[in-house]
Parts: sequence; C-alpha cells; structure tokens
Amino acid sequence: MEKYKDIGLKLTPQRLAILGYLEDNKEHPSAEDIYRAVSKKFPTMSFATVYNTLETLRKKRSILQLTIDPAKKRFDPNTEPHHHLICVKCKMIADIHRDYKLPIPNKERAGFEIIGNQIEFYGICPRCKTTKSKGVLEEPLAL
Amino acid sequence: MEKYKDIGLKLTPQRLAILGYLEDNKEHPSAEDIYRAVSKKFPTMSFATVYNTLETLRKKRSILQLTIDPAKKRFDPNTEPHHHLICVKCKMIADIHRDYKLPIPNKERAGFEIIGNQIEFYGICPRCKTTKSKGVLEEPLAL
DNA sequence: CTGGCTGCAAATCTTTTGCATCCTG
DNA sequence: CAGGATGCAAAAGATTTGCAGCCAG
Repeated sequence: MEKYKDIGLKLTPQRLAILGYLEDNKEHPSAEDIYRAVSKKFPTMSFATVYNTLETLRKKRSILQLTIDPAKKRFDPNTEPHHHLICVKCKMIADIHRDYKLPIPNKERAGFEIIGNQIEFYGICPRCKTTKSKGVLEEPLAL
Repeated sequence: MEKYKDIGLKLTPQRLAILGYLEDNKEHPSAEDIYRAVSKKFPTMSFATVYNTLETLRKKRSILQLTIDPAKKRFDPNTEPHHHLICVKCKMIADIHRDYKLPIPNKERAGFEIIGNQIEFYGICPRCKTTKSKGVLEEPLAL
C-alpha cells in the first residue's frame, strides 16, 4: 500500500477499501461492482468517490480502464501488458499472459506511431458451455 | 442494397439513408455521427430509428458494434474480420487487414471454446503527431 | 492548516423503451 | 392488410460534476 502514497495519493479509509478490493482482483470489476463491495464496509460510500478514485488511479497509471464490455467500463488492477479472453455469454473475462509478435506492415500503419496493443479473444467459458443457452445475453457480443 | 432485402429487412427511406451513409464508410461512426448525417436528409429522423436500425443490422450480422471507444459505441459496416489501430489522442480509428496467428496455450485457455479475436493497436496518428498536444483528450486511452 | 477528498444530489450523456401512427411488402 | 418501422418523449443506466464540509499529510 506504500506504493500508493509514493505516487502522491492521500490514503483515506475509503481509498484503502477500494485499493484493498482491487488488489489481486482478477474479476475486472465495474465501478458498480466496486461500489457494492466497498459499501459493505462504508455504508456512506458514494459513487462519486469510487469514480473519482478510479479516475485518479488511472491517471497515475495504477489501474487500466478496459473498454471491453459494451455495457460499462471495467477496471483492471493488473497493469502488466496482457490480453483478455471474454465469454460472449456471461461476459466473464480471463487474462491471457503471453507475448504475441504483431508486426504491422508499413502500408497498413498509415503513418501511426505505435504505442501498444491489446488483444480480445472471444469465446464461450466452460460454465456457459455446460449451462445450455442459459446465458445472460440472448445476443452475444461481436464476432 | 438488394442484399438487405434478402435478409428480411424492410427498406424504408430512413433505412436506405442509414445504409447509404454506412456503405464503404471507414470512419467507424457512432450512433450520433450517423444521426447527424442522415438528419440532413430526414429532419424528422429520430435517435430511436438510428438505434433500432443499428441493432437490427447487428442482429443480422450486417454490421459490427465496436467496443473500442470508452465514450460510446462505434459501428463498422465492414464485417470482414479485421483489426483496429486507434489514435489515443483524437480517437481516429484505422483498419488493419492482416491475419495474425494467435495460438492460446492450453493452460491459459481456461477451458474456453475460442470463437475469434480482435486486436486493438494503440498509437498516435500522423495528424496528432504534428499538431503538438492539441488533441481532444488530455488523458490518452489505456496503455 | 490547506489542498485534496468525500458524499450527496443534480446534471449529463448515451442508449433504450412505450406507444400511437405509418407504410413496406 | 398485417406486421414491422418510425418518431416523439420519457425512462433507464452509466458516469460526471458542483459544492459544502471533512481530514490526511
């Protein structure tokens, strides 16, 4: 937790609760997931605080904001470069840690300066494969 | 345009305008972009019609809904598998047509059945590279 | 102390929906 | 002519913001 103080964050009890919830969290929670979880400890917790804190952490490059779920933003405390495997039915997200070589032909690069990349794999998770079509979504995600 | 009738779409004038705007469109427009464009021809055009039509086309697999821009959904009439190169400053999106081999180690696959993948490359477009920090965003996208 | 943080409510923005009317096939 | 499509307005979600009071450093 010291690392957060180091980047100039005031460590309020609310923030410690949010940071604690996020630590090692592999579920890629949404702002609401986070709000629900930390509200248990802090009944007065507000969405504003959750969003403010997430935005602050994002600016400090301490979390990633994932643009993977069409319905809402998801957050990832793992800032190591990695990719995601998304269940098109229940929207569960798993991490893929592997370094892919993705050269872009000059002709396609269109003069861009490339900073990074992020791969989204789409699939059906084991649970949704079993639970026949009982998924939350009747219409799966793209692809 | 006949292909749309073939998939069971009623071709109303509004839809023809939307389809016409989307045809060969490489700008990955948002619902609002589309609304603004077709409103010129149909001043009574409503957002409901735009969204309804886009949703219908998506279900028919005639367009892709891109979850790339954190602020809003973007739509792509090009349903061929391809990837995207996004300017983190102005959010301009370019297409990358290239087939990458992306094997997932079994251990990482977590029992998922893989359906497809989509790569997002992040970078800075030529225009934003020149126009020093005059970008729309002060805070760039993830990565 | 003081500037940053919290929490409430109101505002904003995107997207969805109910419903009466319209019009394509 | 019927069922799907349109358009208006209202609703629903997600996210942002204004602001007064609070508290960590």
